[in-house]
Amino acid sequence: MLYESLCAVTTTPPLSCESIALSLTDKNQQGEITSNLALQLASKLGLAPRTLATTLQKHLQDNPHIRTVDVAGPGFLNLTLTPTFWHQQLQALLAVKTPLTCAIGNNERVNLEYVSANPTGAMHVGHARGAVFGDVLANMLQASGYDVTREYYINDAGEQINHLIASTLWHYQTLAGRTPPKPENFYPGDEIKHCAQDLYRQHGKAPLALLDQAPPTRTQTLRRHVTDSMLAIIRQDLACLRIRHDVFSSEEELHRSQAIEASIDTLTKKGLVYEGTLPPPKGKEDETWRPTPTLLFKAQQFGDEQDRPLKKDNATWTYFAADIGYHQNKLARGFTTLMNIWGADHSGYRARLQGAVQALSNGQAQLKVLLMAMVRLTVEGKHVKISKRSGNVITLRTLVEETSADAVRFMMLTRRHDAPLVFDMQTAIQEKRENPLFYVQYAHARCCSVLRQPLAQKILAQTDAPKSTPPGTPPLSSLTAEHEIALIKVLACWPYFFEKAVLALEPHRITYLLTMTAESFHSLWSQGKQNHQLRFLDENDSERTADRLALIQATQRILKAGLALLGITAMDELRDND
RNA sequence: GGCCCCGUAGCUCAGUUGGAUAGAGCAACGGACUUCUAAUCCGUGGGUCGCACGUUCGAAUCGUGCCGGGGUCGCCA
Repeated sequence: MLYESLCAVTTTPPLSCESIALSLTDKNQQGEITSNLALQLASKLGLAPRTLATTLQKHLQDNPHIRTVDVAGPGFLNLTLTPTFWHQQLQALLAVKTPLTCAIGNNERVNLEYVSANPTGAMHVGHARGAVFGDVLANMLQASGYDVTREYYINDAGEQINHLIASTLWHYQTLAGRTPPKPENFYPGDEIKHCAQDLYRQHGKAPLALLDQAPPTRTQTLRRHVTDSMLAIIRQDLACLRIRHDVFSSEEELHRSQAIEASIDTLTKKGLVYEGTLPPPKGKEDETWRPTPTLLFKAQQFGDEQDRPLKKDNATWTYFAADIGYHQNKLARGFTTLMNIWGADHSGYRARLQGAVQALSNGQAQLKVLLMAMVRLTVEGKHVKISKRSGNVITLRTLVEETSADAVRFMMLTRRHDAPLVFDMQTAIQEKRENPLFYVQYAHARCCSVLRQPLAQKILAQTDAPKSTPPGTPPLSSLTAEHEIALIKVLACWPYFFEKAVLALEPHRITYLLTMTAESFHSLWSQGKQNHQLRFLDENDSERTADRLALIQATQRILKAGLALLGITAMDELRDND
């Protein structure tokens, strides 16, 4: 809204300025709002930046919201706005029912695929990051008017599942009193053992009947049982982080329904599939490499480094082929924007799938791939190795149990998705400034604490009823202290920054803004300790108190709404009253 | 070796998509509780934004080349 009002004022020169970005508030002495508008427009208009800035300055001076306009440096416009302007921003904020929403989505259907961990056991710490990221991004998109479907792709076909099935069968046979040789690629982990035990129990009366089944039938039975029980574990893990999906899609289903054939067929008709041989990997010696002709997708046409195989040597479809079928399926369901959240180890896979989506949709749909960088866990500052081989895997569940779902959700979003993240177990649960979630919750609790006071209740009851402000005085006009205005600015910028965060697909900006808001509020709070004039509640001045309560209400609502986007419930009270 | 991501204070990281004198937290030091919750706040010190060119009024941000870290490189998913 700052943005718009400024644009409206500056459209006086003969050029639209929609595409020109303004920079917002800065806390130093260069005005409250600074704009590089003149610098940007000057070259287009063929004017010197400073002369353009000066003409703009003359127009802007007439604006009643603007107190001072300065031209500085090469042609910056530094504006100082009237307190009334900020009061109006605050009022506008209080007038909206749901503070953090916008309408940029236009009901566009977005398919957001995240987690999609292989159903091979419990989820670990790395999965948690992608899970939280996807979940919060979905929240943000929904709040912005997108029609979001949260999706999970179950990799229940392929070799890994075959290993799982073989391992389960081995456990099963052992339970039945037999001593079969351990299969190759035996899958360690208690989950498989439990899985076999469950199955044994179900077949209690005639456990050996399963072993007597013909191998294809037996495999089918085992497959369903294994994937079901692994998926149950995953769903529980996700549930303890309060993460949900709307749709679970099965890879196996794609194989069964001939969906893969159909999609490859589509690509073949477009002339993008051929039988060929790939060159050997460059710069890497591999004696086992043999040139083998296979079915290839022309990924190079879409910017990939090379064409990519669709069939394995054993004539079954590759994972890529199945994924093409899957994304064809997404497109068929009417999605034009697809977003996939992957671990950074899949970066080499991005170009080929984007190519496939482009080909399948004739360039009508786009696939955005967001790669999650690694998570490192520390305990008391020391790194905990997360390695599957050492069996030292910290599971998602352990992490949540030792901290909390709220802590994991917040901490996982304190960094950009493509930057590595260090998660410190102590910090996540500490009730200290350096735990940002606590810091934000504390600010919210403090807001609630003030609003709970009898005096506050009394004044709120008065202002809620008739309009008690005397006519002629603008509302909220008593909020003039530096720290009060500073807090209003932070609050007023939220809608703008929220929108930017959505467009950038960057949930971490929400945690950052929450921390900034809490900081500004805590700072204002402490002012009241130095200077009692700045305390929120003053029984001798109900006007000022009412205005300050409005500011606190706005702060409280923004904090609550921001936390809600993160899937975290704001706390009204933090201290135990024992 | 090819490709992708990253490199910002001693440590962990932001930096509003090209703006002015680059910001937080932790760690160090010094202050503020007759309270609307001091679980907080205020202040001080701390920088060749990996290096070098280039693009322009202007670069942590964009381009190219190096250096360093991580990931990945047909028949794993």
